[in-house]
Amino acid sequence: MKSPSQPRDRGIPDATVARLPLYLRALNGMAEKAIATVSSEDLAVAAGVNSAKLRKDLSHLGSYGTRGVGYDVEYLVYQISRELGLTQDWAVAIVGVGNLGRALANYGGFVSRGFRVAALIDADPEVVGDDIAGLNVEHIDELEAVIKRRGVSIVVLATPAAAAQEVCDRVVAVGVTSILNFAPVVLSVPDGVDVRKVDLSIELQILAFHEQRKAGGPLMAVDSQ
Amino acid sequence: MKSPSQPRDRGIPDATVARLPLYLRALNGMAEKAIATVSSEDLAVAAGVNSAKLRKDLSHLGSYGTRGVGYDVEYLVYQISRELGLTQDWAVAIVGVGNLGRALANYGGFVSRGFRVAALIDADPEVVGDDIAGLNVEHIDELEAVIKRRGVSIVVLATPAAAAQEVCDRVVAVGVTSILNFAPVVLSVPDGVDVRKVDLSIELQILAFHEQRKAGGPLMAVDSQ
DNA sequence: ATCCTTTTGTGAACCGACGCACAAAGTCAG
DNA sequence: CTGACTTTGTGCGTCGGTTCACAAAAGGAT
Repeated sequence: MKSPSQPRDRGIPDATVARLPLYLRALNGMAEKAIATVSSEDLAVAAGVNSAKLRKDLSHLGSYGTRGVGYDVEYLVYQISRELGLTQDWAVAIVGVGNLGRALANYGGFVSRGFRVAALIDADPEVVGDDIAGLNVEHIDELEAVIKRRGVSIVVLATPAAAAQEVCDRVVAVGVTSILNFAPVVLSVPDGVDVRKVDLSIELQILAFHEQRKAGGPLMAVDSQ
Repeated sequence: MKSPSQPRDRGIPDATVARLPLYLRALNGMAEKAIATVSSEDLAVAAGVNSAKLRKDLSHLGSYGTRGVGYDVEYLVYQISRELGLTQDWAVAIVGVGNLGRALANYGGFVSRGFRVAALIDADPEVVGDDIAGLNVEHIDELEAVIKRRGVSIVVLATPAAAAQEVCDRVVAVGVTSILNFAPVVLSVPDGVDVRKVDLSIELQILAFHEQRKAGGPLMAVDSQ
């Protein structure tokens, strides 16, 4: 007995949330190809996951499939988008306009999904004032003012490691609770603030570990048949 | 009864491997500050993890601590580095020299930890021949030749989504088994090939989900006290 | 040499996630 | 309307990871 008007649960597992964007991308690809309906099996293949897992994930949002048929692509795109909060417009500020910050500012994948780069901020007087991706780079002194004025709710940190914690403290102080951190440091934040970390060198190190294993690990006596 | 010469296990949990680079970074920071010895508690704080987890992680590598004292910083740096395969030099090729590829090529964090950008490759005749970060950009036609000649074992994909699978197939065909993929596609590879994915827009979407929850989810009747 | 303090390494309980396998629910043909 | 077929949604066993809590080990002081 579930109320159809409130089908989804307050608590969607983190593992599920992390996969929803994957499903969404696969679904968008199908919508472009004018595919109207898709089975969990086909969608699972496109997203690179197990089909039972996919069905369980989707069941957390509600009961949006039709047995014997599958899922309506457009409808599912809408439901997932809404669940992820992509039906609204998110203003993002990028702090740190070095190589990476510049790349992020120009990255098309942001705009395409409800995200809008609303501000570029840097400390270097050399870059401040420059136009990048159609935006004027503003000075770090304006950080708090810009965040408030533009209604920024998500901050991307692309600063050097040494500056990240300080910038983080400042944006948290003006009420930002969602941070995407590219700086190679562990940020400490108060409860209620979400930090997600992307660390290029860590990913490479994990690859190196496995690569080394394949090649015959450290001190490994390879079963050299 | 464990042989002291072969303390480490063949199977280190994936979750542990993913954290080793974190410990390594924290330890390097301590080494720079001339800290000789560190307890699991202090190191855990620096790495942002639970201390019991840290101890269990390290115990998978061997028994490198001293009860009542802690861990020798330099020794632990060496052991983790060796386990991760960072004592050897890894040649990395970056395919796709757009904004992101350029940023990666200039990113200092690679070189610092045993990784060396050995080749830049692109398909656009406009970029081929350019010098970026001291390297000459080579044409995609040379992909296989360059990989073999330079001994590249890890490939970073920073191409547009549409090109990623094809490039992936080609590098796998010449024997590459470690790929770091920045393109927003699910790559399909044969068994034995490791693919790690970094997806900027997915990270933002996950943040948006939580941000929306905090603000009062979709259709949410906020307990507006 | 013995006791006291500190800190490691790990046994064991707990928790969430995964995937199998199946009943329930819907479609479609005749 | 009925029956065969398809595909969803989920109960349940399993597994890997996290955390607590403690015994074992090391060092230093007396």
